[in-house]
Amino acid sequence: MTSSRATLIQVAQRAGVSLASTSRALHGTGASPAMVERVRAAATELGYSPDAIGRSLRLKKTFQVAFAVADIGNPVYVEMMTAIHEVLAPHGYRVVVMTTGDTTTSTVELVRSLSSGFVDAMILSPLRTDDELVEEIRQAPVPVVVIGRTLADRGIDSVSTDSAGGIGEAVRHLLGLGRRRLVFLNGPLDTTPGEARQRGFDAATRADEFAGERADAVVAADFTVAAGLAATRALLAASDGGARPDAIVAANDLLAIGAIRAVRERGLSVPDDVAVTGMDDTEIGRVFQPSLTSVSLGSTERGRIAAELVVDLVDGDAQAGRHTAVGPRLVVRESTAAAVAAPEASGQHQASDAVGHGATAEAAGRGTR
Amino acid sequence: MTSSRATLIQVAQRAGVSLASTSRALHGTGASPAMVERVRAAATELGYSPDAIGRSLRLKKTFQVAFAVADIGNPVYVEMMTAIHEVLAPHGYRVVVMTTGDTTTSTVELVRSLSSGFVDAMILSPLRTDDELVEEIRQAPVPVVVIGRTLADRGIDSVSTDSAGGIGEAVRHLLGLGRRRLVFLNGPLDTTPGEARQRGFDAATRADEFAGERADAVVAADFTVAAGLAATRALLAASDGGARPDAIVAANDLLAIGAIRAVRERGLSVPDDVAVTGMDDTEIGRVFQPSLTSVSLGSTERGRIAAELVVDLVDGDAQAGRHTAVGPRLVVRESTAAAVAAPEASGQHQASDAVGHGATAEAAGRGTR
DNA sequence: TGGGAAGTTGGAAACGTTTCCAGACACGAC
DNA sequence: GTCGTGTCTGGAAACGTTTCCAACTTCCCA
Repeated sequence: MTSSRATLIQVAQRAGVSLASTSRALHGTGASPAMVERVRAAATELGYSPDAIGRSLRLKKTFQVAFAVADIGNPVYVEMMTAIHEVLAPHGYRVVVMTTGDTTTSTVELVRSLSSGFVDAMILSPLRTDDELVEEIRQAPVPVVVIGRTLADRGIDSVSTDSAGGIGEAVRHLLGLGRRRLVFLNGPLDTTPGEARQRGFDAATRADEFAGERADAVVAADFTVAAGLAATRALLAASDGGARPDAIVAANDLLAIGAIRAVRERGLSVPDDVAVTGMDDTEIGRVFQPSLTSVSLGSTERGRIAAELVVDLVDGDAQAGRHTAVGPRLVVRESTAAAVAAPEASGQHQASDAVGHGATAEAAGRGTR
Repeated sequence: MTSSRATLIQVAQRAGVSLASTSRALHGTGASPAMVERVRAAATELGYSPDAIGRSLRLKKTFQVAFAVADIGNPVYVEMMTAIHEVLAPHGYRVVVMTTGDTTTSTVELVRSLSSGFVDAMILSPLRTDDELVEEIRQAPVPVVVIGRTLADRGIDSVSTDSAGGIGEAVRHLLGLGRRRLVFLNGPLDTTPGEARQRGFDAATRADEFAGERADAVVAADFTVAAGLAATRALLAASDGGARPDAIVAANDLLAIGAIRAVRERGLSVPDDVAVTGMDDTEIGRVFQPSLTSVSLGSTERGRIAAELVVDLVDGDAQAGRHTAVGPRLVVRESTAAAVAAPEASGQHQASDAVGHGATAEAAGRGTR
C-alpha cells in the first residue's frame, strides 16, 4: 500500500526518535526495550526493509560473490555453481554468475572489473591461465579463489583436481581387467584439460606395469559426442586389418559416448569387445546405456570447498594462499564391467542398479518445467 | 600498486578540479576538451574505476537482475539461465541466481526480499503458484517476469509454454505412425507440470481422431529415470497377457529413458515394438541411444524472451502485463522413427545424423573441466 | 550530597556517486 | 557599450545506511 519503499529516516520520524536510535533499535545493539518496541512498531507499520545498497555503501560489503566460468551451461560448472550456492546462501551471500570468455585476455578483463566493487569475492575457473592472469588475480581488490590450477605458490587460494592422475586410474582399471591394447581419445590439445589429460595418459602408459603393451592416442576435434564418434570411426577403420583396440580411454563422457556409438556401429560390443571409460561422471554418462565407467573429478566438492574458502576469507580472518586438491575417483559401471551374459542376442545389457540410485537420485525432479 | 581503490574525489584532487566536473568529464557530458583530457589523465594515473555501490545508491539502479527457480541444477533452468545471461550481459546487467525453495510460501518470501532493492528486476519460474504469490508479485517493488503460468490478466509479465498441447502433439505424432495403444507415463500429479501434462493427455485422447483407441496412464513416483523404469516395468508386467502398449508418451525425457530401458529389458525393441516420446528436449535425450523423440518446450527461447521483457521494463518504457507464449515443438528422432533394418540381430540402430549436429553442436566444448 | 560509572539518546559524519543550481566567463548582436 | 545567450565550472545536496562522539539521564556508592 505504501507508495514507495520506506526508508530508515521515515521509520525514525514515525517513531519520533533519532535516526541513530532507530538503526540501533533494529539491530538490537544498545537500545532500551522501550525504544526497540517503539521502533519495531513503526517499522512494521511502514513495511520497512533495509536498503541493500545503502547498507553496502556504509559497510563496504556487498554480500555477493561472483562465480565466473567460460560456459555456464557446462554440466561440470553447473554442479560447481549449485554447490557454491548451497554453501554461500546460508551465510547470506548472493551468487552472481559471470562468463570469462574463451581467452585469457577476456578473463583478465573480468578480473579487472572487480575493481568496481560489486562483489566481496570471486570464484574463478578459467579455461586457460597465463602469467598476466595470475598477476591480475594477485592484485585484485577482493579475494579470488581459483578452481583449476594450483596457485598456492603465488599466494592465491585454489582448489585443484588431478585429471592426469584420473586418466591414470582409468588406464590401470582397464589393465586390471586384462585389456592390453589401449587408445586414448582426447579432445583438442591446446586446452588445459586436453593438455593435462594427455600428460596423464602418457605417464600412465610409460609406467612399468604397462611395459610392452600398446598405447595409441587420437585427438577429436572437440569434446563432443559428434567429434568422438568421428574420431573413433576413423580409428576403427584404420585399425581394421591390424590389432583392434580392446579399450578406449576417453577424455570426457561425451567423447566416450561417441566412441561407444562408433564401436557398436561396427557390430562390436561394449564392453565385451571394447571397454570404454569417460571422465567427469556426468548424469548423461550415468543414464546412458551402457552406463559409463567414468572418472569423477569431484566438481561438486570442488565447488563446495571453493565456497568455504571464500567464506573464510570474507567472514573469517583466513589468509590467502591455501590450496586443496580433490582426488579423482573412478566410478565403475557397465561400459567396462566384466561381461555379463546378455538376455538377448547382442548388445543389450541388463539395466544395472547403478542407474536410478546413488548419484542419479540427487537429480530427483530434474529435467522438467 | 595503489594501496586501495581510488575514488572520484581523489581523481578530482589529482586533476585539481571539482568533483562535479570530474564526474562530467568522465561521462563526456558538458565538459570542455581540456577538462576531459585532464581528468582522464588523472583517472588513468590513479587507476580509477567507478564504485558500483556508490553509483547504484545515487542512480537507484543496481544493474542486476535476479533469476529464481526451485533447482538451479535442472537442465531446463540451466538453459533458461544461459539464455537470460546472454541477453542481459550486453545490456550491462549482471545475473544473480536464487532459489525459490519447493513451496509457495518460501517463494513468497523470496519475492518479498526484493524490497531490499538489490536487483532491478526478477525473472521467476515458480514450481507452483497460488493467489498469495500472485499478489506478492503484483506488489513487488521491482518488475517481476514470470516464466510459467500466464498472468497477463493480473498485470504481470509472463512467458508461458503449452506443455499440455505438447503432449497432444506427441499423441498425434504416434497416431500418425499407426500406433493405437498409448500409455501416458507421467510424474507426480500434484506438481504443476504433472497436472498440466495429464490434462494434455486426457484432452488429446478424448479428441475425435482418437475415438475407439486405447489410452491408459500410469504415474511414476518422480520425474526420474529410476521412477520411469519402475513404473514401466510394472506396466509391462501387468499388460503381459493382454494387449501390450505400442507407444509410451512420457512426461519428460528422464521418464522416457526409464521407459525405454524397461521395454528393452523384456526383449522388445524401441521403436519397433514400442515407440517412446519424451518432453523437454534435453541433451541427455539427444545423446541417448536410441535418440529420443521429444517435445521441446523452448526453454532457451522462454529465457531469452523473459530477459528481453526485463530489458524493456527496466531500460525502456514498457508497461507490465504483456504475455508471450512459446509453442511446443516436436522433435522427431529414433525412438519413434519408422523402423530401420538394424545391422545386427537386434536393438542396435544406426547412429543417426541427428546426434552431433544441430542441437548437440550448441554444446561444443561442454562436459569437461 | 557529590561524583563517577553505566546506560541511552541524538547530532553529525561518512561511504562514493550524480546532478541541480547558480555563478563566471566569453562571445556575438544590437 | 550593454545586454543576452551559450558554454563551462564549482558548491552542495541527495541517495540510505551505520557508527563515532558528545550529551544527557539515572543510579549507586562513597
